[in-house]
Amino acid sequence: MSAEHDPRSTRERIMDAALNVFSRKGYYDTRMDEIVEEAATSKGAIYFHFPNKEKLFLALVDQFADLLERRVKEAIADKAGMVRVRAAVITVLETFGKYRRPAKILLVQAVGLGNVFEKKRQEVGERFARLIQSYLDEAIAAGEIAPVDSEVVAHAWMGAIENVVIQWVYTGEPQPERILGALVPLLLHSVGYHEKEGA
Amino acid sequence: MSAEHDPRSTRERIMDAALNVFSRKGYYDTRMDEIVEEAATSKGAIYFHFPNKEKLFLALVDQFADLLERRVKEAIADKAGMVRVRAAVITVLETFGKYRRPAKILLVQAVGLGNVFEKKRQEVGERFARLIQSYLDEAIAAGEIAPVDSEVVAHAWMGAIENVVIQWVYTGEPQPERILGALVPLLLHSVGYHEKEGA
Amino acid sequence: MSAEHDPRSTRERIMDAALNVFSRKGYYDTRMDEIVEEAATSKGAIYFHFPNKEKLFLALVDQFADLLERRVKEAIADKAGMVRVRAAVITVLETFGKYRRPAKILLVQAVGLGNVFEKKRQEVGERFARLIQSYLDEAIAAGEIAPVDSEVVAHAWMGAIENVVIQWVYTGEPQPERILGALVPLLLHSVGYHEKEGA
Amino acid sequence: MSAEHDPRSTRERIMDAALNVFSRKGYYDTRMDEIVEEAATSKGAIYFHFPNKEKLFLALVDQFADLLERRVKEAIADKAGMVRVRAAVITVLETFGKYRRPAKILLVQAVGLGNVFEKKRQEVGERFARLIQSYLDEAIAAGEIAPVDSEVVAHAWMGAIENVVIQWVYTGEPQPERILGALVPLLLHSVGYHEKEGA
DNA sequence: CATGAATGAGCGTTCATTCAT
DNA sequence: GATGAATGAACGCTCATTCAT
Repeated sequence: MSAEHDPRSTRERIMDAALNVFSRKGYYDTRMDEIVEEAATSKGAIYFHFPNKEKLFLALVDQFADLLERRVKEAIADKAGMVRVRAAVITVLETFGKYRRPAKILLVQAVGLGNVFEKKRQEVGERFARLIQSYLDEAIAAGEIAPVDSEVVAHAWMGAIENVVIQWVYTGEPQPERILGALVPLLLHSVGYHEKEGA
Repeated sequence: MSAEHDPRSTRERIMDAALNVFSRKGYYDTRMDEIVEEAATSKGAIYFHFPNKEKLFLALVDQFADLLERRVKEAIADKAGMVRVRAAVITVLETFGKYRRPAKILLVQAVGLGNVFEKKRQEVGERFARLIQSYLDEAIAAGEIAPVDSEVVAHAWMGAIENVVIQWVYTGEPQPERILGALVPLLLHSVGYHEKEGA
Repeated sequence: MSAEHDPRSTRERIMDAALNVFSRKGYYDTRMDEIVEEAATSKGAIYFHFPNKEKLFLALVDQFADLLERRVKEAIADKAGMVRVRAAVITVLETFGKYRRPAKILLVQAVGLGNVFEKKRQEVGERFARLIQSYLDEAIAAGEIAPVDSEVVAHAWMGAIENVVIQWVYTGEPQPERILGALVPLLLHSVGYHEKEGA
Repeated sequence: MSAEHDPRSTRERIMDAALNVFSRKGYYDTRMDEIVEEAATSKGAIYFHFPNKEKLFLALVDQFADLLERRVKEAIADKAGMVRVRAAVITVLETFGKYRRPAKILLVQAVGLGNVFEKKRQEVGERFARLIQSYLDEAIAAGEIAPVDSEVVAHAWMGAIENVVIQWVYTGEPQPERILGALVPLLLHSVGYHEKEGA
């Protein structure tokens, strides 16, 4: 009746719709029917493209985690040491800032969903924590910063980033630029690294 | 079957049981019947003491948030400046470490439950963030540390603490002492504060 | 805490309270707890005086049916023929008019409650229908009115009376005097009886 | 188990089944599961076609009230004055006589269900009372009968009809022909109208 | 590929009734 | 006689998932 000439494929429409509804209502408060309506499709179409609700949700999580990882890897491609660490942190923050709804899904809606989702959450969290950790370890090895418990630091940084972003996702404050300005130095200082004023 | 002479009141047994089951399975995967069994009581008894599942869950969240706040306030009672900030952080970490199940409920199970729970989560999060923020502001005013965006810092710290604790809650690693040893200096350094080596 | 010196016995307070709540909300929408509160007593007290909810309700029905029958019998004690019929009809109408809440219970709330209550309803209905029918039969035998199917007439009259009273119970209109003025001649005319203008 | 090739639509089967069970057991004593079984369908199918138990019941009430009104209007189409009044009364009686189960639902099961249903009951009752009343008023205006309080008369007639029909619905007595033979003259006489013997 | 009526296991909640004090 | 915390069977309703068309 409408959406007849929507250029997106059915699968894309479903994922977009699911992203919208999940990020707005959370996993459990989202009904498959709502996604059907938002995507202007049918129940059967969703189940043709995704085996079930859970997998549809996880597809969104994975999609965004992949994007995030790709961006980080691009950003640090030609860098090393603490410059690289700094670039990674900034990229994560910028990407969250640019994609508010996926960020909400990854950081909020994917939590507390019961043991089914916990593995995925652990996995995604670890994925980025290990990335950060490995960069930190290299910076330590290079003597740029003093030795620290890089595993704890990586998780702490991820938590710090996530929490500030969550705050922004919900309230719109503090805005991305302010986050970037305050959080990046904070994290770097925490491991004793002081970027040159001129940077 | 047993528990006939359980000295705890029915209400206490229900809250204990709910804490166990909720922290193990999460809010949505917990069935009222499981709590009934764990508490060795009846469905009616639960609904006599709590209006519904949601309020029962929130009662646990509030109970632990209250405990946490009480402990922090006790711990910082006679302190000032960065010593006070440090005491607050340590107390939060120690309390989480001591109460693993309530910590899991507060930090994990209360997240992503849909908009009904978000307000509560925001509220509890803000409660502690503001506490930290006010202590930081005093330390800045006293000249102990350089000016920082204390709001962002407070949320960042809360996130860092939470994420490391969540990691521990799930995997048992890193253990509380290690967390304390690594995280406290990290946070303090992040604002440019360096405790004396002898402390 | 209150009602400490209520002169009515507990049993009376319970029946009054039950009458109020049942007539206001109907049988199924009335909770025992509401009666407890309205009667300022306890759950146990109600179950001490009445075996269960159903019997409490039926006690009210019977109480009012008894009152109605007593009044009718008093009113027709020294009368005969159509004068007696007329007196009976008027008494029923007057009594309904005087006791609005019991009337509502008898005529409305006791209907449609399922088969448990149907027997009672049949019984009460028959009780008065037969009374009217016997008076009518006597009037026929006395030659005051032409022969009619007195059983049908009795039920029709009861229905007519009930429906008009129900209307009044809900809307307050038509008021008792108007009902009396319009309904009594209507019923008497229906069997060909015309009271003298001077009466 | 069977009914696999039942030609009726699911919705029709549900309404038929609901009519059977509701008329047999009453609203509150009817379980949704009983309707499911009687309709040889599933719980979900009922809730796909009707929002809830209440609305399903009211759909039956409305369906029969509509049928009744349609029949009455057909029957009086080409008539006027007391002939029309008589035709309306007869049609109501005949329709009740022909549809025993819907009649029981409308006249008995829809009563005393609490305030949710009262509005509907008032509405349906008024609908027919006003119809009768308007026909009576015309007969009065035409000088066929003497002036009467037509509102009271209409409600009285409806009550008379209903009560006699209820009696029949429950006991099978008096049978429709006897009702028709006794009740129609009774009602007409009540307003002073005497049909010609030859009719 | 898409549709949407149908399925049914499962759950939160209610509330009349009981009984130890 | 009175109390009210406790009981537990029962029920309406939800919603992810399926499948004939």
